[in-house]
Formats: sequence, structure tokens, C-alpha cells
Amino acid sequence: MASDDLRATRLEKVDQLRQLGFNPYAYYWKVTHNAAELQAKYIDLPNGEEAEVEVAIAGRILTRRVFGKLAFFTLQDETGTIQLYLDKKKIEAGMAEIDAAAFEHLKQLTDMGDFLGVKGSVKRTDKGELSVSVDHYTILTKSLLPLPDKWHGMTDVEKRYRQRYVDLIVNPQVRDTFRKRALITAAIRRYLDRQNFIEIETPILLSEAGGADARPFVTYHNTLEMDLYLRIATELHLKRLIVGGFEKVFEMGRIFRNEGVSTRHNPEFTSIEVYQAYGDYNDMMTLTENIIVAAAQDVLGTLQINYQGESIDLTPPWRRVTMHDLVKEHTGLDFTQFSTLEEARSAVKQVGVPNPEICLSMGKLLSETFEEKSEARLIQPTFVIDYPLEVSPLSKPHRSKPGLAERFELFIVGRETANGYSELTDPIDQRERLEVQAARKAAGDLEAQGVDEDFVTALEYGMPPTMGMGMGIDRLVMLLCDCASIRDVIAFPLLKPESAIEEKP
RNA sequence: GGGUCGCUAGCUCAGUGGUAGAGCACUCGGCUUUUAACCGAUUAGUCCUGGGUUCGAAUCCCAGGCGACCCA
Repeated sequence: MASDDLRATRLEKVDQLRQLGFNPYAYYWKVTHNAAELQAKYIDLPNGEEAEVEVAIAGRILTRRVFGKLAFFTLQDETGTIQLYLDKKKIEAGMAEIDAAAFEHLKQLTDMGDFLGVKGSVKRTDKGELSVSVDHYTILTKSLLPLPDKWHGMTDVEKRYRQRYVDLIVNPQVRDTFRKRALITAAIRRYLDRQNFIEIETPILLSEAGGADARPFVTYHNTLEMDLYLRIATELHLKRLIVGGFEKVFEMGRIFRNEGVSTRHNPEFTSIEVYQAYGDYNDMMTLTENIIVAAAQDVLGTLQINYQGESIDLTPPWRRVTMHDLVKEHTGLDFTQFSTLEEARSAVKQVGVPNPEICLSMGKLLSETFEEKSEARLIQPTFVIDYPLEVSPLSKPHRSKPGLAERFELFIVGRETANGYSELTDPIDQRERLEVQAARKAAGDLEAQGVDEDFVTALEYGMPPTMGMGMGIDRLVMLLCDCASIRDVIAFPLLKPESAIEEKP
């Protein structure tokens, strides 16, 4: 039967319900328990026994098994499922004054997908299934569209993302992932709150997007008649707050970067950035550990996790190793020994780094070699420290190593998970470094940032020594929920429209 | 951006040139302990879109759309 026919059949049932005096879209249902509570409370109820109580529950009909004078439905609510034991005699006795044909109507007018409210006692059937033995039911919402195959469910990933609501109905593990995601973000906020951090919301619409190397989205403000950019980072505003006198601030929120989509990239994603005055990047690595450990402990109850078949141990402290030492470890090349860029280029080419000639400085070449040869091998949590200064325009120069920045990146399962540094506080140095970026932008680099004059002005008023860190929440959730794709942790990932939108004539 | 694969009934899938199929769901009938209930019957299609080859295309060719995976 075609989808339109199925829908028409159900619309007829809607009409029939109305003709019988029942509202197919009810206003409320007084619930006394949910499925999980009943399953827990009556776990010891023996087979065939009935508890003389009156409970009221509500949920969606997932399956129906209808006999002549008896029916079993599976009802699903947010907490799980419970069976309904629907006995013709009991229902007709319980609903005699409301609907003499109540059992017949239950068989005829309910479908998989409908929301049902029921009252009754609790019994465990002879076969051992805990059930609500119903004496009264009400159709709360009539569903017009059929649910997917009750056995195979919905497996087509494209359909799952496009119709996430159906995915959520039929795939309990998807609900579990988004529940965990909410618990993870709550755990992080709780941890930071306990450390006396405050969350301050900074603007998303900006006249200049900065704080990261990324292409921004452009939008347009009608009455101001100007282009605006969606933020690509929260960094520059959170640092203004440190200038303003807050000492512990953070923001967890949506960031927008105009880039492609992949299993690890969605154009809008969630980041957290944390800034604390008077600390340096060493302290920030410890805070980063603490935040992730708090999330894992609170939500998973363990620091031993499994990600796509790999065992990951989150027990701190995590390894801290310089980029130089890692590259040496993985390639045998000691970047401190190269006297010329040419020498270094030919050496990294020999170990298999493609196109070293596009790297115009030793530092860029080092970070390229690191990305090529080391990143993917950093499975256990690892802080890579002391990045080349020229790839770190917002970091303080290293206090003792010329050419390097006091910067770290955290890698877990081969992926960059967090990025932090001793924040650059010298306004003159900051201006010069942003001007290098602005020159790249002027030369056509779409990912380079311009000089945010107001940010530099803020630094000129004086920013205390500050440590800062940014972390991708989606990637953290992927890690903790064992999800292979970022789309599995974003409820409604960006997808192209299924078919081109027709132009209006 | 490149490569590989996929798109057929509401869902999951079969169908390699000759009347478009199965299971589940739906509809009808039967059934008071099922849990993928069962038994019987019926119904269900823009085979992603457009073009081409052919007597004949879901199938072969070309172009396009959307998605998945891998690579950059």
C-alpha cells in the first residue's frame, strides 16, 4: 500500500475517533510512572503475579500483537519500554461508561506510532514480561505515518540524518548518545562552575571574524546595510573579558566555519574556550585534563574507554612531549640540527613528507612534518607542546626556546581535541603578528584573519598573564560515546537539500 | 576537489536486456499468554532525475542530483 493510502487510512481513523467523541490529539495525561521506574520497582514480581496497584503511564505504541480478545502492545517512553496487557473483559468493565466497544476500538483505531495513555495494575505475564494490565486507555495522539520495519529499523544513514526524529524513535542507542552529550556538557559546566569560572556569552554576529584560521560565513544585516560574519572562535571576546577584570571565564557555544563536511567536520559545531588569568600553558594542560576526566567520570563512570576498537586510558597525568621530540621519535629527524631550510626540506622529503617546498619557514616545515608523520600515531591522550611561533599568532613566545611558542595541542585517537597556550599579552607584538596574518589575507588566503583593532586596543589597556584553551565538544562526545562520525553526535547535521529547490515563476 | 560504492513498495532488501518481486507494515477474516505472535486473503511502485542505445532498459551508455566510505 502506498504511503498516501496508509496515511489516508489513518486519517479515516482520526475521523472515526472524532465521530465517537474522542479527541485524537488529546490535551494531557496524568502520568504516575515511567517505564524504567516500573521495570525497576517490580523487578522481583514473579511470573503470573499481579500487584494490586493503579498506575498511569503514557508513551508511543512500538509493536502490537493482537488476538481475538487479548492484545499485547509494547509502549515506549523516554526511559524505555513496557508491555501493555490488554484484556477485553477488563477494558470493557473499566471503560463501560466511556465506550462500550472500547476493546474493539483499541484493535481497530490504534496503530504503531500512536501515543497512548493507559491506567491499570502491574502484572508479570506467565511468560515473564512485566506489563501494565490495562483497565482504561486513551489515544493521546494519532500518528499518520507508518514507522519503519520493526525488526530492521531505519538503517539508511541519509534517511536517519534527514529524519532524525524517526531515527530517535526506532534506534534507542541514538537517544542514548544525545542524552550522553547533554550529560557531558553539563558535567563540564558543573566542573568549571565549581572552580568558580563564569560563562559569558559573546557575539556570534561580527563585523570581523578572528581568533582562528578559518573561512567565515557571511550574512547581511538589512537595516544596518552591512555584511556581518558568523564567529569562527570565541577567543578574542573572551580575552577582552579578561582585560575587563574577569579572571576565570569560559563559553561553550556554536562556532561556524565555512568549510567542507566530513566524518570529522560539520560547518557548525560546538566549542568550549576557557581563559584564566595568572596561569600559563602548563596549568592549562592540567585544567584540560581535569575537564575531560570530570566529563568521563561523571557520564561513563570510568577512565578506561573504548573507541572504535582502541582501548584509551584517560588516567592523568597525560604525556607531555615537545613537537621536536615527537618528530624525532617518529622520523629520526632532529630539527635542531638543520642549519638551512633547504637541508631540512630534503631530509623531510626523504622520510615521505609530500611537497616540503611549499613550507616557507623551518617552523612551518616542522609542523607539516608533525602533522604528516606523528598526529595519527597519537592514540593515547598526549599533549604536544612548544609549537613553532609562526603557526601560533596568538601565543606568547616561549620563555626559553627562541622561535617557539608556549602552546599545546591535545591529541587523542590521532585527532586534535584541544588547543591552548600562554596567551600573548604584548599588544605591540600582537599587532605585528596579526599584521602578518592580514598580509596573508590581502594576498588571497581566505583562512587568514585581519587585524581586529579593538582587540589590540583592549590589549593596550593591559591583559594580565593568561592561559587559554579551546576544545571541540563534538569530538570529545565522539570519543566518549564511541561514535565514528561527527554526524552521530550532532542531532541535525547539515545536509544538502534532497532535490534542487524549484524556482518560483 | 578526486576515487569507489549506493539510491527499486512506508521500512529492510532481492532482481545483469524480455509481464517489477520477497519479508515486515497496511487492509480484511480468524485467534485470551504474545514478545520479529501465528494462519488465510488482499493491496501496495516517478525502479533518484534527464537524455541515449535497443523491437524492448530497474538492468547497458552519457550527463546530473543526493548520500556513504576513502584520499587531498
